[in-house]
Amino acid sequence: MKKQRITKQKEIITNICLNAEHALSIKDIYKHAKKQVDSLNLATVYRNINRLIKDKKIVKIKHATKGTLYEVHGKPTHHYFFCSECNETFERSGCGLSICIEDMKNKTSDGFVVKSHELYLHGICSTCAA
Amino acid sequence: MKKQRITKQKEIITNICLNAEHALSIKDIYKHAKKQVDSLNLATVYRNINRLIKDKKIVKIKHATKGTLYEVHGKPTHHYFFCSECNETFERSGCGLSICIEDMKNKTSDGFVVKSHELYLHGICSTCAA
DNA sequence: GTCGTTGCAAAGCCTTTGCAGGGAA
DNA sequence: TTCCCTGCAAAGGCTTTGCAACGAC
Repeated sequence: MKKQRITKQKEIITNICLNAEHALSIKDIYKHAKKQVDSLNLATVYRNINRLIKDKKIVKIKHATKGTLYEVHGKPTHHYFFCSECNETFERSGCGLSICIEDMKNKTSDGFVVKSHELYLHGICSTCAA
Repeated sequence: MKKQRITKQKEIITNICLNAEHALSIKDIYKHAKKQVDSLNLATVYRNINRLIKDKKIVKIKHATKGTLYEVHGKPTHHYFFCSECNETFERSGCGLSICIEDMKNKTSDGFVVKSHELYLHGICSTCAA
């Protein structure tokens, strides 16, 4: 295990990722971070992001139209809502689905072991529906 | 609306996609199709795939580690199971989750309209668990 | 001083696009 | 004959990598 050094770039990128309210794209992270360290390079963002993923601080998620997004690891539930109108991504809080998943675990006596889950919902958000 | 012409390439690619038992990658499709038309070009596969998507015959799905996959559109449920041991993808049949989603629709009186959903399960498949 | 990190440029994938020739209707 | 479709090559977007310089410790 290599010993990590603390650099300004790493600090900033880590903070942005860990304090984000929702999943971010590489460009989001790059833009925000560049405001604080103008010399910042995209490759550095990728390297730090990949280290955070390896360290299990964040996870990578992909969506057919939104591309690759990153968000903090270990959230209680992973429910994403994609609005087809405004093309925005929302994170929904738990809604009892975990119970269903638990239920599923018991039901599937076929030997499949469910460790975690992600639920992707597609539809129209409250703003666009109004 | 342009009138479409039937070509050998299009026929083969369409058949592979619509008769696939599980989601396929571009390379899967390309390999299988090339066996039947050796002159086949990757760009042609992409073009036909994109037409099938536009025609709502298939859908594009993405996964953080498995990349982009394509599968027939309109399956009753979309439940994917990713085994962390063998790295294989399985499609699970419905398991009552749709009921939960229905439930969720009613519960979320916040105006979000759920049109469809995909559920990604992560764990260990029966073979690897044995 | 050591050696992990960064910026830069180049390279590697995956996917799309322009173009000219080929083939379905 | 018409013009959609294909193969080919080039380009575009995203991500990774090699390398020399920089900087944390």
